Amino acid sequence: MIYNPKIIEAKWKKKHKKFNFFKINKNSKKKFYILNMFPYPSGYGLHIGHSIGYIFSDIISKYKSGLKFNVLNPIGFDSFGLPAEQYAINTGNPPIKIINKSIKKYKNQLKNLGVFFNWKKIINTCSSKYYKWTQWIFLKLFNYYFDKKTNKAKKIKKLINKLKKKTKWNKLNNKNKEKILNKYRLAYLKKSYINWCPKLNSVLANEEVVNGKSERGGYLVFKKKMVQWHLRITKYINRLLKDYKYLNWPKYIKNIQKKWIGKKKVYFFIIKLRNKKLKIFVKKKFDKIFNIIFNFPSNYIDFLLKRYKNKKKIINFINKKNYSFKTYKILIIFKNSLKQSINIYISNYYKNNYIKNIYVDTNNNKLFNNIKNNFIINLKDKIIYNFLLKNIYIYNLNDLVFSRQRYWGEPIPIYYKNGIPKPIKIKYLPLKLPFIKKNIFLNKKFQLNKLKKWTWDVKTHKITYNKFIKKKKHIYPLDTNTMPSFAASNWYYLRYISPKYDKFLIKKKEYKYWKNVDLYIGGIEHINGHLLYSRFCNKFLKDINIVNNKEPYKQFINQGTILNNTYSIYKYKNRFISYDNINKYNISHLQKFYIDKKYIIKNKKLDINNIKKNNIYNYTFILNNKNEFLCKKKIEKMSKSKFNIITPEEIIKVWGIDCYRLYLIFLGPFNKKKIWTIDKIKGMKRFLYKIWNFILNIKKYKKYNNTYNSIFNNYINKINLNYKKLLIHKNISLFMKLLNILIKKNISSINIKKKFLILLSPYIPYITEELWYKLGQNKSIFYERQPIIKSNKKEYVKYIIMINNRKKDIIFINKKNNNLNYIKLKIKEKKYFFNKKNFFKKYIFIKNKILNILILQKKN
RNA sequence: GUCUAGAUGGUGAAAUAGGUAAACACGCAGGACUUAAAAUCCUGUAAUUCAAUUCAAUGAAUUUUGCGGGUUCGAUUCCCGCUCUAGACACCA
Repeated sequence: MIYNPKIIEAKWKKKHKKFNFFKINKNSKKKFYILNMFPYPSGYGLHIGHSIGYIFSDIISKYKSGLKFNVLNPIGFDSFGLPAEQYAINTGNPPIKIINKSIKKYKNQLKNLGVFFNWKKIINTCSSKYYKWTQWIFLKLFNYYFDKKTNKAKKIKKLINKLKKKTKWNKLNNKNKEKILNKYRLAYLKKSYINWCPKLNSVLANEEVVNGKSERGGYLVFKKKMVQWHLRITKYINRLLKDYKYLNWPKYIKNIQKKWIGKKKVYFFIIKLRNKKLKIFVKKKFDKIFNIIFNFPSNYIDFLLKRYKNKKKIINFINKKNYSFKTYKILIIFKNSLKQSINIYISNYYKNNYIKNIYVDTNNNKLFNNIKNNFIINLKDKIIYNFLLKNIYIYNLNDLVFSRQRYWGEPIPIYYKNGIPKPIKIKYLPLKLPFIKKNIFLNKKFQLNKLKKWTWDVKTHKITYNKFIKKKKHIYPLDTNTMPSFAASNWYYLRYISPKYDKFLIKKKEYKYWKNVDLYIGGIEHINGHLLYSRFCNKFLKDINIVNNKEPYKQFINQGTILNNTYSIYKYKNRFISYDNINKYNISHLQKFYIDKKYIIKNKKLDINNIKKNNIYNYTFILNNKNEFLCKKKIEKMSKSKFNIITPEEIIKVWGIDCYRLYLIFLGPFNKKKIWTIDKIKGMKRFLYKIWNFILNIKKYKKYNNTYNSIFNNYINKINLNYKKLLIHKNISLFMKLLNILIKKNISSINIKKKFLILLSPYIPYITEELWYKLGQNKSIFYERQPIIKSNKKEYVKYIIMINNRKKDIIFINKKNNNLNYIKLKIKEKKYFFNKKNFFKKYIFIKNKILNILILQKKN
């Protein structure tokens, strides 16, 4: 019988459909909630980089299940967001259609990885059954404020009672009342900047802006102020910082987040400029200032050259980095000329890098020019001495902007009664996102403010037509914004526990069992976004008694990104320039385009004919002097837009699922970045064949012998230790070593074979199931217990003998004689020792490890 | 620019309370089997130098974990300073 992965994998995929891996054993109280960050179902499907995380969590959960834990390993889809909307603009299809199609594709791909997900617990954030509770949380945030004394969220009604006692609350009109409450609400309205493109007449995401111009059309983009919903995360900063002690996260991950929160003690002083007072923040108590700089996007000013203490050094520094000292200037634009606080500052140091962070108020172009001309201060001439410094705490983290001017997101369940925001009553949630017909999207950005039916009837509690507003008094306009993508991911880990429960966002009974996530797996790019926001959300939910745990994710491991080669070409005006000639052109005018690898002939050479044939770019290509056109080759993160994606299917098709799983894990440590290569997969295939042949070729029946047992136990110990440390890639080497030993010693004990298969089963489910079945077993291998060795007594101690720090020998000493004198006796007659009899010796003896003999030549 | 991580043979990598550097694989070279190829199996494989060679068995020294320093009997591991690479940077998810 020859190992044929295609047949075996197809067979067991079918059988596993009926296999309830996640069946809960009520006798066991041990639970293990393992979670992967859920995917965004993009139309392109998942690539290798995603699948490695699912395979990792699958191996861990199969192992934990083998230790008789009840395991929860769910999957869902984070389906609101920009890409679906962009796809809709390109094709004219409504986003929901695309998303459903993509989810289907994803499900198929996920089911083709040998991964056991709890499919009964699937969630989808764009379904109204899910976002009902996202809206519910938003309304709670709206109706709560942060009480400084208790350090907790409390109902806004309590605040009103307090205000009634202290102030003349009742005499205020509703608008003024709301103005005050807005300062306290955890979800509140405030003006902040957005990217505004007048030509497209729409708001753009950062991603849609390239070098200050819109990605589609290349029109100028400006920063414009708009009233937006914000979440008051800053009130929770002290708690977020304090609770790191409960988190079993890698230190550097915590540090990234801590730095992002960026709590700092700073000093500030006030200077006068042309009758305007400016408050300027500095990090340290300096007594001189040479230059002041904004550290974007935070709201304080930093010293650029804090490490240099005198002016000469600054000048040297500037010369070194090719900055001209002449243009060493600051430009200040006022956020609001009445309030006179600084908002913007540009220096030439930032050059092109920071253009995207400069805010320009387009409503006020004249003001902009005025300021530009009048407020350029050359600090070369103005050194400010001796001013008063006061200190305060500032944070890098700002409150979260919660409004998005897009269609494809959760509608914000708020209507405006005479301009005052009012929540829709909870029992009338969800406020459903209206379905939009096909043709409306084509080539247009669609937003809720273009709807004809988007007002709220307070009597019927239903959405109704805008035209009724003037006629009837009980109809009010709804908020036309939607929520950002993090709104859904903030709390999704709770929904998995009871995804079908209608009455509340969690079923308390089930929550009490599963609680928070034991092991969370995801990309490092989410640390400052999702991971921070969902910690904040969890703390709020704890304040309002929905959850009991301080933190949502006990342990976190970040998944290393998979990188692959990218090829790009550069355009200058209407010509493409070969990469080796690029220095001749002004970098800021060059436009970069990624190229598919199939258009690369050799190394970096571009196949221009092929490109022209396929009508990809209709511009002239300027060749180099060898008559070639070279691209830029770089190693970058896998992404569809960079044409460097590898999909699991193309590998599985050739090698099979087991082989693919084994190889991905074997590539290296899970949390380190990896550059993609396929070269080494052959070794995995060989290993699978070896296993197959070892298990099935029952040649001679050797009696099961104790020494093999101890070797085996030793390996089992190591394997379990690696699981504990989450270094599961190392186990594959151990499996290989173990198999090599078993084959060499010609072992054919059925018990050993069985144990070996159980050890392998989390990694390679299909081949082990098949062999398990072939060994005459009826039940699935995943019902078996993973072997654990309780104690492993060793009789001998290994010593490394070194002379002058060089290894000379390895000796084994019985535990009874574990001392220096005995070892000395033992090595006395050895050549390396005997030779140097007459020299002075110094012994460095480390018990159970090493004997280092330093031999020094005697001076006459 | 700010922040974070990383750098070990031809390649992926292994080795952490500081103690055998290169396990396990890939590749390559040589051999076995085969008409041939594939597959499989066996042997060798960090570098340099020296010794030894009829057969057999090899033996010894030095260097080496991106670069330059430091601490230590001993550093891939700890400290300081560089270089390079990748990632994040608030409306991508």
